[in-house]
Amino acid sequence: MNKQKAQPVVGFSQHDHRRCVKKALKEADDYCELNQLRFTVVRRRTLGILLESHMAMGAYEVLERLKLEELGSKPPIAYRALGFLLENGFIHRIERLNAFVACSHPGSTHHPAFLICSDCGSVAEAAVSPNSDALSQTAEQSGFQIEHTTIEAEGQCPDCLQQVES
Amino acid sequence: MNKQKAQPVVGFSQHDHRRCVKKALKEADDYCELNQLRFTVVRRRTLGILLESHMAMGAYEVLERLKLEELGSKPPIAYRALGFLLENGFIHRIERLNAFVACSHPGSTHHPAFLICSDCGSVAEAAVSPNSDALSQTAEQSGFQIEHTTIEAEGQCPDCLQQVES
DNA sequence: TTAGTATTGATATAACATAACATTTTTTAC
DNA sequence: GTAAAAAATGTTATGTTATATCAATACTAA
Ligand SMILES: [Zn+2]
Ligand SMILES: [Zn+2]
Ligand SMILES: [Zn+2]
Ligand SMILES: [Zn+2]
Repeated sequence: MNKQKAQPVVGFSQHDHRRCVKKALKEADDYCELNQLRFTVVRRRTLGILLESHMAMGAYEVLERLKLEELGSKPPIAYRALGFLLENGFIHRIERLNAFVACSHPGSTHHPAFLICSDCGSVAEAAVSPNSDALSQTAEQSGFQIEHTTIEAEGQCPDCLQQVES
Repeated sequence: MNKQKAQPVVGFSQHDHRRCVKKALKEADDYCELNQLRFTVVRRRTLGILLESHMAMGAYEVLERLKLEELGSKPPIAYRALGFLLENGFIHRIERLNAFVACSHPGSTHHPAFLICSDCGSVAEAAVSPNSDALSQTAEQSGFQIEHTTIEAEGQCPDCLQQVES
C-alpha cells in the first residue's frame, strides 16, 4: 500500500457510493432491530466510516476518525465496535493487512475472499461458494470441521497493471 | 493426536519424528548449497525448532528457544531468520495466528492452505492446486494478477471433534 | 424502584514487528 | 593475500496492533 487513496472495493468498478453507504446502513439498522441487537452510535458510526472509506482500515485509523467526532479515544472503543460488527457479519477482517473492511454483501452468510492490490491498497471482496472450493474439499476429506475461513490474495489490480503497461 | 493426509509433523512417533526433522534439515542443507544460500547456524536452528514443534510458533516463542541456545536474544534475530526461511519456502506464516510453521512439502512451489484447530492448536498444511480454486477464478475474471495467497481455515480437527462426542 | 445486564470510559500492559546503525563475518576482486 | 564490498549479526530504540481489568454509566426487565 504505497500510492494513492480511496479505491473502489466492490469489484474494481465505479458505483454510486453515497447511495451504497446509505443503503448498507439502513440494512444494518433493520437487521439489528430484527435481531434485537443494540446498534449504538459508536457501532453505527464505525460501520459508516468503513463503508465511506471503501478501503480496508486499521483499528487505530478507525479510532482516529471516531476521535474527531468525540465518539471515543482509546483503543478498546474501536476494537469493541469492530468486534460487534465482525460478529454480526457487517464487516470482515483482512488478516494480511491487520485491517477491517465493510462487507460487500451482508445479510447472507458467506465465505468471503479478498483480492488485495499491493500497489494501491484497494481491496475487492468476492464470495466463494462454501462447498466448491479446494479448501473445503480438503477439510471434508480429513474430517476437519470448518468454522471460519480466511481467503486472501495479494497482487496487482487491473488498474495498477494497466498503469505499468502504459 | 493422529491425523491423515498432508500433515506436518503432528502425530508421528518420537523416533519417526526425529528422522523426519533430520530429513527436512538435510533437504534444506542441500537446497541452500545448490542455490548458494547462506544457511547459517541461526537460520538452520530456527528451522529445526519449527520442525521439532508440532504447532505453529510465534516469533517470540522461537526467540525464547534461540535464547536458551545462546543464538540471539533480540527480536530482529528471530525475525531475520524467519524472514530468510519464508523467502526460501522452508516455512509459512499463518496470518490468523501471527505464527510460523515449517513447510510440509518444501522444494516444490505451492499455494499452501492451512487447517487450524481452535481447540488444540494443531495446524495441518495442504497444497491447493493454484488454478482450480475459486479464488484464482475470481481473480482471473476481474483481471487481477495474484502473487501470493493466504488460505486458512479455523475449526475443529477430527480428534477434537471425537472428544466432544465421547 | 431495583436488580441485572450490556455498554462505555480509562489505565495499563501485552503481543507482534521493524527502523536504524554499529560490528563482525563472508565473499569477491585485485 | 589483502582490500573492498556485501551479507549477516548485535544492539538499542521504537512503532504497531490488541487485550486485560476495573470503574462508571446506560439500558432492560421484574
Ligand atoms: Zn462479506
Ligand atoms: Zn491497484
Ligand atoms: Zn508448504
Ligand atoms: Zn484439535
